[in-house]
Amino acid sequence: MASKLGRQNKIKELLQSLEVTSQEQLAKLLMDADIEVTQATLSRDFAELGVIRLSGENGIRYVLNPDEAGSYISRFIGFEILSVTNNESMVLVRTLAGRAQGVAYYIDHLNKEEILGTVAGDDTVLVIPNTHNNIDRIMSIIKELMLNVPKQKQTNGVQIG
Amino acid sequence: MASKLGRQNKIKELLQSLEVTSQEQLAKLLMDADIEVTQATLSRDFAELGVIRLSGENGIRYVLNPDEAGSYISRFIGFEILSVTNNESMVLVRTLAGRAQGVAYYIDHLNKEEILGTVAGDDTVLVIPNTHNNIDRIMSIIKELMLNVPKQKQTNGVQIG
DNA sequence: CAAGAAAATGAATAATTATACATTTTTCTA
DNA sequence: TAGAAAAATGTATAATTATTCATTTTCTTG
Repeated sequence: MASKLGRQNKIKELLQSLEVTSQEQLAKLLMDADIEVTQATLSRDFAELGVIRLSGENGIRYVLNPDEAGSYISRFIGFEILSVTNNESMVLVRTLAGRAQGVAYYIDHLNKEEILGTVAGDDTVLVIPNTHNNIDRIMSIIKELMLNVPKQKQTNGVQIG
Repeated sequence: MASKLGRQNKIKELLQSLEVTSQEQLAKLLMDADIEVTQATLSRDFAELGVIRLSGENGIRYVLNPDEAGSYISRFIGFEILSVTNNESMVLVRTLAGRAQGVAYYIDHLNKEEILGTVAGDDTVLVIPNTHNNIDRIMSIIKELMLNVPKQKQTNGVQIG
């Protein structure tokens, strides 16, 4: 994997799976994946990818911007959803630990009129229907999402998600 | 205005109203507001405020992170509430990202008998009525909150928002 | 395929930011 | 209020990142 596109995809993977605190560090991480690149190129990649630099209590960290992160992860939304149930007034989606916020965000942005909104905890998303009559329809929507899993993602051995 | 707090508030204002592309530039902008500060202090302020550095096509830019942007205007509950909807069993309030908890707290402490309680996620608050018959009344209560916006914000001449 | 254009990249370096250390200011406590 | 402790800040500088310029690679087009 030596192309620019391949490299940038790998960068996205690494940013999501590890704490990246400098471009030099990332260059070394890429080296482990047999991708040689200089800091200068990473600086350019970051600009192209819209990578965000956060500086906070724990020093500096580079992360994907939310849009990128969203689109990147969206292919795996089916992986993140474990089950769907409902009662008379709402639909309850169970997710992987810590992924409820992400799943809720994804569901919100489907912009389905049947869905008034969502509330997410750590591993549970409440989906509120605009009317109780649409609960079954929302169940179908979510179940369809669950089919949305990756065919085969080339990750060069690094597990993501 | 010379205190650290005052300076940081001014920094938030400036980040929201202007394109800030370097700490040195911001130092000069602050100078115009009679706030003298060195780049080193701004670097520390950015870490404390959680300021984000974006690098993209148009070069570099510093912006407030969404949470900070929210808490800055948190005194104005009306600003934080984006919309209100309902179905047959509850009322759903959509807020600025990250502000749902704050809005829910506010609504809870209205101590309205029509409101049994609230559940908040990141940008959504569920308001549970004591009885379905009161949903319309709760809608009115929330809509009234939305009018609760600031009369006049003293900004030392710099327009924000 | 060859010539030229465009894109990508590295090396070197300019520009910018983060931080160690010293000093000053503020806050706390007796 | 004196003295100690903590917080804030500036200076100087180390660390990091962005960019210029030169070179290489890739893509067109005849």
